Amino acid sequence: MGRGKIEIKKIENPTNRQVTYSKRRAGIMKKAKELTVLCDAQVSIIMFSSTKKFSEFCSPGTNTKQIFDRYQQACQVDLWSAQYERMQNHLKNLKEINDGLRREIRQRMGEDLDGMDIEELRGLEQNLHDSLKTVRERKYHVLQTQTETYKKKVKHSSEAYNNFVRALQMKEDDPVYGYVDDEASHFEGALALANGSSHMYAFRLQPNQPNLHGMEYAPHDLRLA
Amino acid sequence: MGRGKIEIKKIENPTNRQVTYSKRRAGIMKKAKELTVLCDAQVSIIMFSSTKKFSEFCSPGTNTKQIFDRYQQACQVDLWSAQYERMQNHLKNLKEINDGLRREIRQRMGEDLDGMDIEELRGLEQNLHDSLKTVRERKYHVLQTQTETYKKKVKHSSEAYNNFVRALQMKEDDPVYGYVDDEASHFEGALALANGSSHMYAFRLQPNQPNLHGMEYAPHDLRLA
DNA sequence: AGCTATTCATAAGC
DNA sequence: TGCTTATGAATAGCT
Repeated sequence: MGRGKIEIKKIENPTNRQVTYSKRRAGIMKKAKELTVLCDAQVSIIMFSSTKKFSEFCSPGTNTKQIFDRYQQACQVDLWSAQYERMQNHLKNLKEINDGLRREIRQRMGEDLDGMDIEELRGLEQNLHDSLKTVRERKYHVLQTQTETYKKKVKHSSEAYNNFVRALQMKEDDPVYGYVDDEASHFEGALALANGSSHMYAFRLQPNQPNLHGMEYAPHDLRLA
Repeated sequence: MGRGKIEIKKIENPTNRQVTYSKRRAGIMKKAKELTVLCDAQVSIIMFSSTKKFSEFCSPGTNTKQIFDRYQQACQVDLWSAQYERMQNHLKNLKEINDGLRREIRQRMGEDLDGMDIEELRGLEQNLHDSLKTVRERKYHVLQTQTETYKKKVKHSSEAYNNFVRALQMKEDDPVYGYVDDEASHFEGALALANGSSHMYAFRLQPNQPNLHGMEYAPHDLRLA
């Protein structure tokens, strides 16, 4: 149809190609519209030209997404609802694991013990006992290490201070406050740590944890826009 | 085109409609194919007839899903990738929370203590100490309750036994083994529980928890089938 | 974008 | 559904 038959192969001249694209695109869209009306069908057409320009047609009374959903529901092995399903299961699993972990922590904190029988309580008690022992040992170890470190620091500092005082006495000069202050702060820090801060640490260690709540999702319906 | 011009409106005769649908569908598909080749375009067509029969066309070198993805990426407000994004974040959050919870449990078991400073260790120690106390109290409470329950049972049982023996003596009949055996098993059970089983219970309470591992997902790419 | 000469799609009928 | 054919539509090549 046209002033001559053409071979169906890529039109190399970009201008011609673009013109032909526009004309034929219009033709297809018209045909689609007619099919929709004549045959009461539902049609969705999506096109991209070689210049990446996009056009679509969709039968009135529906939308592209709806047709696409019907398409995968009806015809094929689901393209992404399988994936969706998997994600849902994954979420469910993670939530369950989460609940389990929380419950274990609560029990380890002496809460939520009502459902436990004697055997379980006995096990938990033993476990806590052992853990407490380990933590205590670790604490002493850290404490000792730090104490030694600070002892060394104190020793170094006082030596430095003595040297400084000696130098002062030898040179009978102006005092150099900055230097003295620096050393003094060393003493303070060392002392505080060696004695242990009186601040009672409330144990609820949850580093780098995002918000635990407010994560409820609406029913994950992807079927509709 | 045809033996006469037709009006573009729904064909009421279902047979004719179906015939026209088939013919015109073939025409559109052919046109789409030609457009694809001539103009180097990408086309996706999805159709449903009035009888819900489905057909599709898709340019070679791509697939319907890919085109649909490009479609929503290019033209419109994303139809479902927002939802997908949210699920991904939700998953990520849950995973992070789980990791945090697991870490806390490990620390409460005396593992993974390397990163903790003295303050934290002191807090954990205190907390474990308190928890241990609570669990111990609970254990004693449960133990006492059960002991009393079984004491009562034993009492009842021995009374029943005595009654039975008395009855036997009074009637000098055949022994009724079944009944005696029943009572005997009551004694046994009560005794075992009152003394406490020697079985050391390894505490790792994880009731109704699905598999914690092997849940790694491939990069959740929905963009491609 | 408009204009035709042509080719093509297809309505009607079998 | 497939084939045939008369006829109207689509469009290639030009302007």
